Amino acid sequence: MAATRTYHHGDLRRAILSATLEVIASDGVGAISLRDLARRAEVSHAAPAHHFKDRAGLLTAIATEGFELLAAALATVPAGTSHRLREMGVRYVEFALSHPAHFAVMFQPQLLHGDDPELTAAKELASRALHSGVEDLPAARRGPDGRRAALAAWSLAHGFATLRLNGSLPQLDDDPAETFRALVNDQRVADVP
Amino acid sequence: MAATRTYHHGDLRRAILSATLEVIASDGVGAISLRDLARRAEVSHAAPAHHFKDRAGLLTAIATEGFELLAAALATVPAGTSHRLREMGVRYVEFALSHPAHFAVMFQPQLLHGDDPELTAAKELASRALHSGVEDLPAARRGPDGRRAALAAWSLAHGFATLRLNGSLPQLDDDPAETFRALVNDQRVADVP
DNA sequence: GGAGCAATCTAGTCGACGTCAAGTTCCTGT
DNA sequence: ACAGGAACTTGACGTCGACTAGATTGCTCC
Repeated sequence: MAATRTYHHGDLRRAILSATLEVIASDGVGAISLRDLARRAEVSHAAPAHHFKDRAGLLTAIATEGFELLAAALATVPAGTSHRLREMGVRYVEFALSHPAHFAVMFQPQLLHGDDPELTAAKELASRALHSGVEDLPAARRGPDGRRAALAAWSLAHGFATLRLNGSLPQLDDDPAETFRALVNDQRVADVP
Repeated sequence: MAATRTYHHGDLRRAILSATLEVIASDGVGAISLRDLARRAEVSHAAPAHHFKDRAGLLTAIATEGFELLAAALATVPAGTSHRLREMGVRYVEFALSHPAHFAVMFQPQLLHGDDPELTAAKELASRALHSGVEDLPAARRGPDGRRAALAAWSLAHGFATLRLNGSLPQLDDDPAETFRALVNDQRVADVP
């Protein structure tokens, strides 16, 4: 289509979302400004509010998309895979590092509309995917309560991804997912043979 | 002392820092406003800037204080303690949960003046304290490179603390440090006897 | 004990922001 | 074709961070 200036943008919602992801990835969530996003889309300063209500609404949309993408990424580990939970940790880290802008928003409830139904649904989706990785753990490893195993795996992956994303691990090699895999293997290296 | 209104506040810097911690703990970093802090201290709107230069300067001071407190907390684990690294993880979690406002700022370089010498010094202090926990690990557990063991421990503690602080673990019992300890023990439960 | 001086705080201003209300243009369904 | 709603514009209000110039204070040093 030609660059005709019409009154309607066409797909402003998607354009704003994309621009938001770019800005967050390069300058952080704090740099997000609805007016700036409107300028980038060549639209009046109040146009974004029509699609997202307010700043928190925009970030809520990003977070929702993030949880959906995360759930999908975790689901790519087929059931019955050996070391399934371990592999899901790797997917978790890969997701965080390949979608830094989503990840930066997903776990900051202060910035979001916590009561948004789509957000909570997407969260639930990701939560189910994560816990499914615990089910086929050997009972000896699962501990008294299956939750603790999931919690440990989640903490390890989440901590590693977070530290990596905020620049706390500058000296690392260029394949963080592989580093994470080695990390988990180390944890197991002294296990019963 | 009586509530005499003097021109000089007395200890404005400390008053602003305290108020900042309160606001962050209750409403998050995004709710911090220099003008609001000035109002709370009953001082003109530009007064805080003299002590902290700008918003990032204020948060940098908080982060610096946080790293110093963290280093001190980690140092309370005496050298030669059995399971020393494990115990330092517990201290890490305890620090994060008892100083949520500091912790919320410490790992957000986008909000800070990364080149601040006091900040980098405090960071280095905490980093040294953390790595000292790896030194007396049994060689079999330390892995090929001592760094990986430190990284795994750091990731686990950081991830657990982060998830707990952002409300991702609502169903937990009321002693998260003990939960974390149990978590780490689970990790080892299947080890060689 | 007082002059000078730096630290501290006030007051005013600027541009940018989020949000709201009201208006305008376009599209869709009937 | 036309009503009605969705998409966007325009204008305005209050708040914010940052900057500047100037007022006030209290410490230091002679």
